[in-house]
Amino acid sequence: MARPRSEDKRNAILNAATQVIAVDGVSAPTARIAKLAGVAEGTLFTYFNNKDELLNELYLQLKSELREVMVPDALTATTKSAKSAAQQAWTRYVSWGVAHPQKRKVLAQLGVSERVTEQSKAAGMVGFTELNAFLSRCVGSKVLRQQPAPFVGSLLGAIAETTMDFISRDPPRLEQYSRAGFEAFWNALGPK
Amino acid sequence: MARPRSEDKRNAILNAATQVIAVDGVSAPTARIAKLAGVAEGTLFTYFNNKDELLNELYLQLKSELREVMVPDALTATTKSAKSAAQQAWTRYVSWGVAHPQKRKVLAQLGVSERVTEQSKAAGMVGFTELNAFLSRCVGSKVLRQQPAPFVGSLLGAIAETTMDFISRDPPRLEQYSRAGFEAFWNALGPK
Amino acid sequence: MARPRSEDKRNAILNAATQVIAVDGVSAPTARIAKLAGVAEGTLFTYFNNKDELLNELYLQLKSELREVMVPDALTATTKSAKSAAQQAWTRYVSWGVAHPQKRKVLAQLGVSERVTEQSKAAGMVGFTELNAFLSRCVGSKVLRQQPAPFVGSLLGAIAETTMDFISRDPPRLEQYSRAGFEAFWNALGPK
Amino acid sequence: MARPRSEDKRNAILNAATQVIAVDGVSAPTARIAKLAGVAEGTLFTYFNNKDELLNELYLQLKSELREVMVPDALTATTKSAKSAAQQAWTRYVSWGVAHPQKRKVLAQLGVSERVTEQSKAAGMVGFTELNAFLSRCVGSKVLRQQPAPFVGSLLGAIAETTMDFISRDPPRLEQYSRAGFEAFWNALGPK
DNA sequence: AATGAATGAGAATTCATTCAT
DNA sequence: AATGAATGAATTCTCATTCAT
Repeated sequence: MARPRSEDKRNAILNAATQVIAVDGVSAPTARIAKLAGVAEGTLFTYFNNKDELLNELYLQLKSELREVMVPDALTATTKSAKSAAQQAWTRYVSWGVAHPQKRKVLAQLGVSERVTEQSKAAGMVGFTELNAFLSRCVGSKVLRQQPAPFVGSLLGAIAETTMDFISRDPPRLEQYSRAGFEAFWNALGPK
Repeated sequence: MARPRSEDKRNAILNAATQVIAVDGVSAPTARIAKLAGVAEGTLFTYFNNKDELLNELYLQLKSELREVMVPDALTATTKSAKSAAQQAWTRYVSWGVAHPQKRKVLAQLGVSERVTEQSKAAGMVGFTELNAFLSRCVGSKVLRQQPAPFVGSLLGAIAETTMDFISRDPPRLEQYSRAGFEAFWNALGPK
Repeated sequence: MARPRSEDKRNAILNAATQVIAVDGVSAPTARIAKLAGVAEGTLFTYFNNKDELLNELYLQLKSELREVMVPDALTATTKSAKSAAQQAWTRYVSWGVAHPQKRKVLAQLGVSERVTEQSKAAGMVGFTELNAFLSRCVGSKVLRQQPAPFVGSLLGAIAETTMDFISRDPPRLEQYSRAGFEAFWNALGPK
Repeated sequence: MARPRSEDKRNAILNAATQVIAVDGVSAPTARIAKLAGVAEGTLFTYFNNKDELLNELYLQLKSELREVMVPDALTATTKSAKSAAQQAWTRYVSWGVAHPQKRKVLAQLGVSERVTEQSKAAGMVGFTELNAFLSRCVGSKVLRQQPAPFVGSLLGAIAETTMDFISRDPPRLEQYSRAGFEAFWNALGPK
């Protein structure tokens, strides 16, 4: 009940949750999560009031991690061309997704789960506003420039996820798929 | 001689499952499904040996329904240009998705659920082979023609889903999003 | 509900019950029994009003079969000595038990089951009255002649069952155990 | 640090199981057992992983209790004659059985139950090895000395159980039956 | 009479959460 | 604060029995 202190323990729980949920889904028991995190069953509830809160915080944390991966200082640097800046974000996304398949899977599960609130989903998108705006600026297309900025961002996300699905089934072709996926995205924006 | 097993009842259960799972997720109780289907709790288990089997069959049924929606005789008609044939499949997909948001949601949930077997997922894709092959043929792009046919199909699926997400949040712009989404997909295939 | 006619079917059910209960215990489902008997689930209930009735009738039938095995016309024949007459009954019992381990096992289970009524148990003993009386007459012992006839009969049963337990674990020594068991029983009656 | 698992509670469950199973058989619901034990339904499963485990442990516990009753220091005392030592074990057995009819009944039910594993049954016999060996040494009989030690022990058990069955139906004759039963057993071993 | 689908009252677990230690 | 035993509501599935065919 009282506010806990150990940030380490909190992270251990979040990490354990990722591992366990990746395997057993959102219905994975909190007891299993606690055990893997190396804390007692009850301790989990001093860090998160209940399972739903844990789920929502995990969602937010993963979203935020992904954003940090994708949006470093790269975009601020105006030196780069729009395309190469976009490509850098893409590459970082794909690398992260390939390196952390469990986080990716859990994000997918939480993203469609009824236990993650609309509020959390909205909050999860906030961090991407800047990125979306940047991507939107890249669009010279007649077609896409009229759509809201988040649409372009979501498109990138969707295409990247598809790309990673194929990579995960055929890891040696990582490079090939990654390049093809990005070109598809870039083309999708339309001709200048 | 005894009462024959009723296809209607089976469908009622499958439909009820869709409704209930759309709201409560995969963990929706079988009792609720049975009740909505208008059968006794136990009856559900004469049609499906257990909940997992129900889930897998539901997944397969929805996949198959979607395929039937997308691949009518349209593709056989050679009169049409590749683009307009693809557009027809797209439009049918989006119309179906918009008309059946619950089915769409359930498909998304089952697609990432650990309770739907790899086997079911593989079986679910089989029906799309023909469609994927067609789409693949549409590709004149230097970039995408080297990728496997399913990649193109998955791309269409991913972009369409993203499109429908935006439509569902802003229904009046259905036309606008649908058109933009298709153009994005078509452009993604690359220049001729 | 109506009285059935096929005695064959009734026996098939009783036999199937024996097989199934020997393996799965008294809690074996009626559906399994019906299936093995080659009749429909519901048909079982036209031959027996409910499972308890089936269980009680099975108990009675097995008891009666055992009695018929043990008490042929042998005992009437006065030509034989008491010991050899008793031995004959013993041998028949053991042979039957060894030949029908499932029946023996089921009898043991039903004998301690709360679902077989006291009434059935009492009825099951009736058939053995004659045999018990005979055995009692064999007793010249100071010790045992004062006990009720059923005590002697039960003693024989208990020793025979023990004997068969050992035979079933070591079949080649059938003869050895059977002889030793009978001698033990005969000695148990006491010196003349 | 947390509440330690309570041996008392475990025993309460075991005792409750005995009471309930004596009346309703092995299929007695765990909910009833828990209630009688004064614990929540779920608590039963923190002490026993599942019902079968409870059943097996109960079997083992009762067997072990019986052994402790029968094999005190009596057998070590060489002062006594073989017969009076055997008689002491017999008397202790019968007294225990008469004093604890429920335990006796449950032991009988578990002994023939398919839910008690062969392993448990074997483990249950181990404790009687010493007693069996002793009884075997008592045998001067031509007949029984050639049989394995457990045979003699089982014989004692079978005769004692039969004896107790008669006592339970006619308690006033406890002494009479007990004496007769023991003489029968002693005689069964054969003449010296 | 025979069939087997339909029923719904259990039965054994499971599990988020609480609370004694 | 941390622990893990205790709780009991909820869940899946079973099964004797009924009943439409």
